[in-house]
Amino acid sequence: MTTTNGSAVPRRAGIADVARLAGVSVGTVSNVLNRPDRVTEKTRSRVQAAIEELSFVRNASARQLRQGRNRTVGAIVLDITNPFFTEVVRGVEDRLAEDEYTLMLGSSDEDTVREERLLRRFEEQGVHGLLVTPSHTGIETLLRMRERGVTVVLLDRSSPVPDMASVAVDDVRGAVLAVAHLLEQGHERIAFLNGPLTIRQCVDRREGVLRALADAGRDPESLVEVTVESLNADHGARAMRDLLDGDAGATATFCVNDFTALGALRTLRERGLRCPQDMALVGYDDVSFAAELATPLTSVRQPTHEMGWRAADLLLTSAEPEQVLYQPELVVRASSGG
Amino acid sequence: MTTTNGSAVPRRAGIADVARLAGVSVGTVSNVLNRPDRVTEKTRSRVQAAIEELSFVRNASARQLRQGRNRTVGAIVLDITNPFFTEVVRGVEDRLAEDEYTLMLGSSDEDTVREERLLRRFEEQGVHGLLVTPSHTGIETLLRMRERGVTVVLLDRSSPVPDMASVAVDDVRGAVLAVAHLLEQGHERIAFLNGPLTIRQCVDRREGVLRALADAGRDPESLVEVTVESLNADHGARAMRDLLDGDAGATATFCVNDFTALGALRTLRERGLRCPQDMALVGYDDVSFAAELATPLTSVRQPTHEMGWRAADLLLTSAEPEQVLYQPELVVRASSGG
DNA sequence: GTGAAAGCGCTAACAG
DNA sequence: CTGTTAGCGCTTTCAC
Repeated sequence: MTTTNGSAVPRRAGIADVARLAGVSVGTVSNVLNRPDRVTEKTRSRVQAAIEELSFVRNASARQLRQGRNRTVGAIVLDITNPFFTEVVRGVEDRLAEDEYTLMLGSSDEDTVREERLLRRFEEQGVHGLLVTPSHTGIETLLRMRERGVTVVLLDRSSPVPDMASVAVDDVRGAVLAVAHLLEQGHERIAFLNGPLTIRQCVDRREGVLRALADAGRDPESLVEVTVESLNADHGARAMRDLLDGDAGATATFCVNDFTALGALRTLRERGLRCPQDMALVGYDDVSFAAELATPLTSVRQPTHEMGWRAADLLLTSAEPEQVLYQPELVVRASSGG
Repeated sequence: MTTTNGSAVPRRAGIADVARLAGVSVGTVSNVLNRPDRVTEKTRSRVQAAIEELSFVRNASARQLRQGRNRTVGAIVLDITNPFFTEVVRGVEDRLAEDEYTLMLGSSDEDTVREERLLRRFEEQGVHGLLVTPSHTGIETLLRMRERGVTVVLLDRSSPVPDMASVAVDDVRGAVLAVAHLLEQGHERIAFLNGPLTIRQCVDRREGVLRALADAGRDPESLVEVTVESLNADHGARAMRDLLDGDAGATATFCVNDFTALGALRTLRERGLRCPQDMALVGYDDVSFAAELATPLTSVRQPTHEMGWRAADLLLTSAEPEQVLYQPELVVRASSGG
């Protein structure tokens, strides 16, 4: 049975329905939608009326299939719950909105499986491009995706290869600022609550810590390193407990991020220790509430919103893969005795 | 010129290429992809090899176009930068991941234009469903979308009509808890830093405030209301300044959310006033850092992650539109003198 | 300025 | 178990 026309089921209206109602061809409707200038004012308004009438909504799948491209961008961050990423994502969103692009979002949780699944799914969706904070995924997967036509911009991670775009912030420098500051305050023995070295930031910040020590002529052995599994407050609290129990004699602690520092602060309070007198603290990220904590937290600020905005901008406009490296800034507050 | 086969341009591999390389038909490849059990082990592995070889990635547009449906869910929140929504979104994401759905995200910024644009775009994308925190958009737009086959679940807003699903938390009750608590602490004159009454939460919380007052037999006129334009720390700080300058004699302030309270706290500190002695404070949302502030903040906790999870779950599994209403919980800390 | 028709890449009957 | 084939809804030449 050929569906010549017939009284159709109450299905979603298509371009053909609009054409029929407006008494024009589908081609004309398509023109109204995509190149309104090529259509007479009169025809256009008639078509528009039909569109309203049927509350027609374009089918992006069909459109994309035909056009090949897509107005969607995928972003994969480590954890959307982390304010750092939240602000970056907001920057991304704001830039995408300017060009009417849609954001698809996923948190990888630093989990390779989850990350690769997201990558695959986004690619299937035919995203125009991808903004990724790779956790463990080698760059290879991303390079391969690029070969298949997906623009990739690394987020919060500088590219190891010259032909891939990236927007990052100099983490080594950030850590140098933090530790140099603590050394200037006269601290002799510094602890570093760091995350797993599978995370680039952790590696870089560690390098910065060591560099600051070296620059000041200190013995790298004087550094007390404690590893947290995950960069959140609970693990930070636990790490600070371990540190104190270890009795390593540190008088200042540099935390790999503010959440870790938040946890550390909690432990100090629980143990009745004062910050900065008994233990100075420096965090990283300068999250919104850093200034409002029980002890306002010294932290390293990064231009989060700007980073996201820029990354999306590179994705949408840049022909040549560009590598942007922002410089962090130390914000001194009470927790470091400044 | 018919493209019989020919040495194609280095274009992305399609199902046909895979079929050719594996020496089977496209139907078989499709079967391997979608119903592997209907294919011989041998054929399957041959096809799999071809897929690897060509690094074939399914084209979701084509797939969706054919299937009609889509494994994508759109979510529109007021502002992804707000931890409340961040956590809700994370819950959504976690539930979606279980069923291999992808999340499309947008912040409406309480801006009707932005919100409607997002709605339209998501619908065009053919999302399976939509999770929306409507700001000003009337329910009508959403009802119309539902008629066109998009499942809609209201997020953080209970449905005004019985046949639309929603996941919300009892905001009236939350405000009652907060204010009743302050009254119990002996405060006679209470201030309420509220946002614009165009936001549902603000309306509901205001109702709760008035109810608590009434329940305690207080004169509703004793309430000092200050309006903040936007629910962030800066506006909160300004509002507290106005409040203090107004000299209304309030000894306790209920803030419509924690960020507003954060700002209020900042102002108190700037003016050398102590919290809770000079001004008690209660916030709303119980964001992660509420407990770690200079003065740990009493706040109303909502099951954010759970709400997001549940909303996504309703979207994916529920036949009947269900309306879930969670109960908030007051978490008493130092800022209210508890 | 408008219409007719050929696919985009895939899935799902159905035939073999 | 595998192959053939007809569209999904839209855009886009190419005629008119």
